[in-house]
Amino acid sequence: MLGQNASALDLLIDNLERFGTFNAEDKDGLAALSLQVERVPRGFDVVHEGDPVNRCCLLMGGFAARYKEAASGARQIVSFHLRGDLLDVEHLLLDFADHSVQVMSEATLAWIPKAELIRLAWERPAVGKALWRMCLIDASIFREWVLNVGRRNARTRIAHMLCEFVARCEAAGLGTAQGFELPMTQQQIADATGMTTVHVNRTLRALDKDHALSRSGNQFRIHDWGRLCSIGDFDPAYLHEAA
Amino acid sequence: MLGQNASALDLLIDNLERFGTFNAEDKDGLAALSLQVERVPRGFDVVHEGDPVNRCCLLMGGFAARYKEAASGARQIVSFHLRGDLLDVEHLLLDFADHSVQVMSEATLAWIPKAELIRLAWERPAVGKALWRMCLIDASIFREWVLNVGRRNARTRIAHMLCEFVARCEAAGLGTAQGFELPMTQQQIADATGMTTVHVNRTLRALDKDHALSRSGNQFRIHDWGRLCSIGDFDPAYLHEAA
DNA sequence: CGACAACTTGACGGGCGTCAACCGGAGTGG
DNA sequence: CCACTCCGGTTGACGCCCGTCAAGTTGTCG
Repeated sequence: MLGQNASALDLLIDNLERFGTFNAEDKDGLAALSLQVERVPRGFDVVHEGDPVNRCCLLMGGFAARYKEAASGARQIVSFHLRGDLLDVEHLLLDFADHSVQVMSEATLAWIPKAELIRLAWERPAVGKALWRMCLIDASIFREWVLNVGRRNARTRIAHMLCEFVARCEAAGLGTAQGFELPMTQQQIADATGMTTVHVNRTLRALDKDHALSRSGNQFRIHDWGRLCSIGDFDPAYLHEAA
Repeated sequence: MLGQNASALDLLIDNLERFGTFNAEDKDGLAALSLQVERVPRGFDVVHEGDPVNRCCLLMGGFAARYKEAASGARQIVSFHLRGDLLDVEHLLLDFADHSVQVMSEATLAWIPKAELIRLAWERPAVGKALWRMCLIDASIFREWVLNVGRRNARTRIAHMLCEFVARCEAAGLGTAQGFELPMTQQQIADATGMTTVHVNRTLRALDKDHALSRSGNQFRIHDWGRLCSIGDFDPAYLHEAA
C-alpha cells in the first residue's frame, strides 16, 4: 500500500516535470499529497457529467477517454489519456463536471483531494504553473480536435488521430510507431473522429491496403511515420512538447 | 489616454469578477497592470499560429474569432469572443501560439504584458484562480464544440452555435435574444460549424421558415428561446456561469 | 454607376451514414 | 471438449445529407 502510494507520487512528479522544472521543495510538496490508489475494471466512470468534483484522478496505468453525449445519444470522445495523465485538471477550479471520463481498459487510479492540489499550486508556484500549463495544452488538443472533426475527411481524420496518439505515447515513454497496441475498439475510434464504425472500418482497411500502416488485431505498425503524418495533416506543434 | 486605460482596467476587473470574488488588494493589483490601448480594423490578427506570445490581449470592444487552418486551406473557428474577454489566456504559460485569433469587426484592444499577469496570478491568488477558471471554461467550450461539429447535423449545429452566442452575450450584458446583431458573416458561421456557406444559407433559411428565428440582414430575433435551445440541443451548463 | 462583398438559389454528385448480415475469437458452462 | 453467447470486426447494398459548381441578386461604399 505504501509502495503503491510511493510509485503513484513518483509517476505524478515525473509526469509533471514534463511541464516545468521543480526544486527539492516543490517535490517535497508534491510528495506530501495524500492519495488513494484504486484498481478499476474497463468501462469504469472516473467522473460523470453533472457530478460534483472534489478530487483529482491520476491515471497510474491503462487508458482513458474523455467524452460528451448529444441528446440523440451519440457519443463524442474529445481526448484520450494515458498513464501519468491527471484526468481531472479540467475540473480543478470548477464545481461540477461538464463531461465524463471513462477508462478504456482495466486501470489503476490514484485519487488526490482537489483542495490539496489547489493549495499546493499557490504554495509552490512551479507546481501551479506546471498544472496550469497542462490545462492549456489539453485545451490546445481540444482545439485541434475541433479542426479535425470539422474540416478533415475520414482518411485524414483517422490518420491524424493515430499520429497524435502515437506521438503522445512516445512522449510518455510508452511504445513507438514501430509496433504498438491500440487500446481502443473501432467504435471508440468512431466516437473520437465523429464517424460510424462501418466507415472507420472501411477507412482503416484502406489505409492498410495503401501501406500507410499495417494491422493485425490490436497490433498496429507504422512503416513510414512521415507519410502517415502527411496523410493525417499532423504537425505536433500543438502538443507543446518540451524541446 | 489615461481615460482609456482606466476604462480598460474597469472592464477587465468587471469581467474577471464573473470568475471569482476580489478584495481591495486584488483590485489594486489589477489596477496596477500596465496596458496599451489600440484601435484595430476588421480582420486584424491579434495573434497568429506560430508566433511567440509575450503579451495578453483584452478585447475592449468588438468581436473576435479563434481559429485554426487545415493543410487543405480550410479554416475552422474554434470559439467566438466578445467585449471583456481576454483573448490570450490560452497562451498565458505557453511560448508559441498554436492557433490564431482575428477580430471580426473594428475593435479596441488593450495589451497587457504576460509576465505581469503571471506575477499577479501568484501574488493575488484570487486573481490567479479567476484567470485559471477562465481557461478551464474556455476548454469546456472547446469540448462542446468538438461534440457540436462531430455529432450533430447541420440544423442542430447552427442552432447550438446561435444559442451559445446569445447566452454569452447576455451573460456579458450585451443584448438579448429579443433582437440582436449577429456580427458574423455566413462564411464565418460555416467556419465555426464545419459546413459550407451554401449549406449554412439553406439551413438558416429553413430555421427562419420554421419560425425558429427571424432574420433581416444582420438582425436576428429569437421568438421562442426554449424551442431554439431544444432544436440546438443546448444546455448552458458547460458555460459554468455563476448562479 | 461600377466594384465588391455577402447572400441566395438550383442542379448534381459523392462521401459517409444506415441497415443488415456474417465472421471469428474469447469467455463460459454443461 | 464442444455448444453457446457476446463482442468486435468485416462486408455489401442503398440512399441521403451536405459539398461542389456556377450563376444570379442585393446592398454598400467609393
